[in-house]
Amino acid sequence: MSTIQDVAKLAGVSVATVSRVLNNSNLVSQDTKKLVEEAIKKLDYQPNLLGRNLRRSETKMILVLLPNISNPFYSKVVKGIEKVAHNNGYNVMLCNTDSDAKRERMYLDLLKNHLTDGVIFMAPKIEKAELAEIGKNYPVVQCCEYKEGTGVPYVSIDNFSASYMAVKHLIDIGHRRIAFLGCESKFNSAMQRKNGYIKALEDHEINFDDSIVLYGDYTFNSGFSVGHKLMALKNRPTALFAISDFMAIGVIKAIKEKGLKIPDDFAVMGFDNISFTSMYDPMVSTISQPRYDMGRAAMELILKQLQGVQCNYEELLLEHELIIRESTVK
Amino acid sequence: MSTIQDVAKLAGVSVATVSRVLNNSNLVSQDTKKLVEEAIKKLDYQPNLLGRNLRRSETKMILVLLPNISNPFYSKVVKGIEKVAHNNGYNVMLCNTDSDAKRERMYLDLLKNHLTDGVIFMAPKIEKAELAEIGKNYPVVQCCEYKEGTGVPYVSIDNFSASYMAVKHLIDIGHRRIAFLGCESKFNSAMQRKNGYIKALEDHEINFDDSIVLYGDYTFNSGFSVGHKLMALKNRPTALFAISDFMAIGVIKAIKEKGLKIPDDFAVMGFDNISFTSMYDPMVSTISQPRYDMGRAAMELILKQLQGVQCNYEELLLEHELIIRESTVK
DNA sequence: CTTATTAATGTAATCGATTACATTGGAGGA
DNA sequence: TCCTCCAATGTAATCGATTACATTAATAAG
Repeated sequence: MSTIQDVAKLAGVSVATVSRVLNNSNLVSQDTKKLVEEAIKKLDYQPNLLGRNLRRSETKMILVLLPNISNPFYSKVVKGIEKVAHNNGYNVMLCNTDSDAKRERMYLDLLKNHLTDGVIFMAPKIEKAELAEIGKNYPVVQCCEYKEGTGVPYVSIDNFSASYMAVKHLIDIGHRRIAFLGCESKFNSAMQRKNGYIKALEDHEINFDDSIVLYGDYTFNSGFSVGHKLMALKNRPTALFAISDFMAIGVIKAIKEKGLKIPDDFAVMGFDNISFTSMYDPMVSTISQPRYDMGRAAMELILKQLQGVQCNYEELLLEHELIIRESTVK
Repeated sequence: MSTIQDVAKLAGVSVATVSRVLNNSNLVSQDTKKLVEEAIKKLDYQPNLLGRNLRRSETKMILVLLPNISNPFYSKVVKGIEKVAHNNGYNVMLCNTDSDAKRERMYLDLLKNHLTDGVIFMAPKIEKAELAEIGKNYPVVQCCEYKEGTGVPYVSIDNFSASYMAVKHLIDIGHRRIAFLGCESKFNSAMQRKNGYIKALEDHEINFDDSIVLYGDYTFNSGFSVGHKLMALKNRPTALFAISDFMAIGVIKAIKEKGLKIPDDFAVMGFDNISFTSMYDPMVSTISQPRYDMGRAAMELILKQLQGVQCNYEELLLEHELIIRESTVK
């Protein structure tokens, strides 16, 4: 493994000159530049970035914390982040937090130890105060899920109106008794989606009925068991809006097992538009988030912070979209 | 941001002593140790690992190259890798290669630039010679998909016998005309799974029929279109074995659209046991790979190489399992 | 009481780059 | 011809840790 010293020696110049060539300084004559480049090629020299990083006190590396890489929702967001990162000479380090604050803290040490230049949280679990503190000292952005009032900017969608749009769709196609499947999590999105549901009912003069407001944990299994509970009710709803596609699919599976036809006997709306929704039978109506663009926007916000530009807003909401498929209309 | 110098000054000792405390050297008296620890706490000091890494010429970071984080197959493998890595003081950097050799090379620069200590390939796309070359110079392991004869060890399953087992299951439940849905990729696994299919037919005196050997690209869509082609055949098979669950699900969807009942009219086997297989309707029979253990084994192989132990075998095959669900039997 | 040994600590080199500052030599102006 | 200026290059400090080697002081051995 050769170093900048070896290159300098072989080219017959000083290390400063080699460094200048490496960094495209215009303070090197064409002749010496050629000389150095030949030496680099001959030695198959690759700079040791540990040296550079130490000197420059930066790593060109961004940490992305996601609850779980197995969640297909995040893959496109990550693609967007990577796109912008690579265009700007940054690399991305993806890490599974398992939605565990302890693991988040473990990874945040990479920031404090100077091994990454910034962090993008996909769904922060650490306390608000902690997040605010980190945001004060390092470039940080939240993307998708977020905590408000921390001073750490976030990229997301308007979950309230997305949810409203979903429920209104169910109303528009004739449903009046619509169940809601949410999550009792601390995530803002869960609360906002519930509020959107309530408002849509209200605006269409449908009474809110607590007995058909149910909760799961975002997974297929929780949706599946809620689906069975639903079928056991005496005054059965005719439709359901779930705040995650996995739960919606779980409900659908349970309902089909009971012999009901979807969407004729029962309509289901999901949320997120994961790829599985268009593979399922029936294909699932849902809300699509502009995931790729959200990733890009988040990375751009990090870049701004790295350039020392302080972001003067905390919230950046992108446009969502209603996707109508077989689970709500024929 | 305080440095080791600041801590030394505050504690009234030299930087060497602080460093010794940081590294649990037993050459420090209890009293000074306490002094230093107090200074560290007071300053909220976190060592700058760029300095340490440069000096030690290691990063305690492992690069994991996967085709795409959205492929649910890999998530458990990654969990296994992370488990072993964390237990040994390593961090894991996940990177999307999009199955593109160029992107792989880009990430491999992180190795050459000393920013990671080793690499685990989930499905290498670079040339055999390139892989061999890298394996000569750095700790490298292949996991899941692999290239043979490169000197780079790999962790996988016996794809031939797994495939044999899958096809034998279809034969055992009475099928004699069994289609195969493979991939014309360079991956060994695709070829081996085809060979397992052929051997299973042979051993049970079923003629191999080229007209029901079809190809896709591992995706749902390719399975879906093959499913439709299949239904158009005059001498229709009664079962199909697909070498990926996504393709199997695509086939099932197409077949259901044609009004056939699964498994009564047609049986389908997949491969990988991704979580969707047990959410689908019908639930899909498949082959399960010990993904978590494969990840653990791969990381353990890397650790061995990092400790300078040369691995004297190239191949490590773990046990697979046949999972029988609704898509083959009632 | 002197010397050898060792535990505890300090000094300074080191990892491999970048970069402030110093130096050199040649072009151009007076 | 001499001086100024600047392009091109070199020297050495620097980033923040680790660690080989030096030093000190205390203890044990003779």
